Amino acid sequence: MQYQEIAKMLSSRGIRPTQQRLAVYDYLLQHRTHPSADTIYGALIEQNPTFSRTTVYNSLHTLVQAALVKELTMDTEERHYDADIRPHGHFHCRQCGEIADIRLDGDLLQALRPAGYTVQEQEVYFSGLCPACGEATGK
Amino acid sequence: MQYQEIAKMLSSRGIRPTQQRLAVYDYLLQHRTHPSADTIYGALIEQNPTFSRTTVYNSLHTLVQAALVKELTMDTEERHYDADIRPHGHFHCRQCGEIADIRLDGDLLQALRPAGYTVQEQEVYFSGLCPACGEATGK
DNA sequence: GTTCCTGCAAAAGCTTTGCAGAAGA
DNA sequence: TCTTCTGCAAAGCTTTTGCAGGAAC
Repeated sequence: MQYQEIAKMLSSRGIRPTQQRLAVYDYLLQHRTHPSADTIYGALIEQNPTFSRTTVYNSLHTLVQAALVKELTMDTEERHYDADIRPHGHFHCRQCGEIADIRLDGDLLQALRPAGYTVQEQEVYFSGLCPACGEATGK
Repeated sequence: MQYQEIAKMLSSRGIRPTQQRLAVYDYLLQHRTHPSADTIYGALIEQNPTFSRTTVYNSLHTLVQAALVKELTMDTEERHYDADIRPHGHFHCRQCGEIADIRLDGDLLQALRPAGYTVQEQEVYFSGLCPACGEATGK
């Protein structure tokens, strides 16, 4: 996606398309690795040495509130962010530490929902060994 | 459960059944409200004024490692703990803040698991409005 | 020209660490 | 007696807050 398009997308949601917000959102769109705020900061400070951590947090909050980005809470140490807002699960590998996307059947997800509750968000997290690490460890 | 039984359960897992660990585990067994470390600390300091936060954290880590207690990560502010280690989901109400247990169909949970991955843990979180708050807000 | 945003410094809040004394086996 | 645990104080880390200068419209 071009910066121009991203800018329009932000504007249409009432968010001022500042350089910094564009940079944060663009980073998330291009890096589907569910980075933490600090990872994003580390990458952006290289492009722009005056970039601040506060701005990363500000931008992320704005994007999350606009429902353009999702906040993942599976890691107790720090929060991770995902520009893919479609319903899907995440797998955290305890060996290599990577967080992978897991495609989930929509009907199954629906079937899990508890009766009587008004569900606004739904998260499915797995942890264990990813295929690569599982083989390396002899499963 | 009697303190004696809890003590035996800890011993059988190689954990010294100290007064403090018994108190923390007993609190979790009796209060199925998924308390935070600080909530547990607040309750135990009343019984024993010398109880320390460090000890609550130490005990919780020990219990989690022994797989007697589960750590919930759905709240980004603080960690919550659950003495019910059977597979089940959790619902966080954005209105009243309570965390409720959600019974989940074991077959559905199994069906969600991604092929190729070695799943050691699985979490299902919901958030939104609980039945009581949903009605109060007119759904 | 206004309004909103950025970014520095400092604070806040939960959790961890180091270590001396105490408790458990 | 020897090992392990507790609890105080201090530090660590991520995230938040306050506010003056700056950018966007």
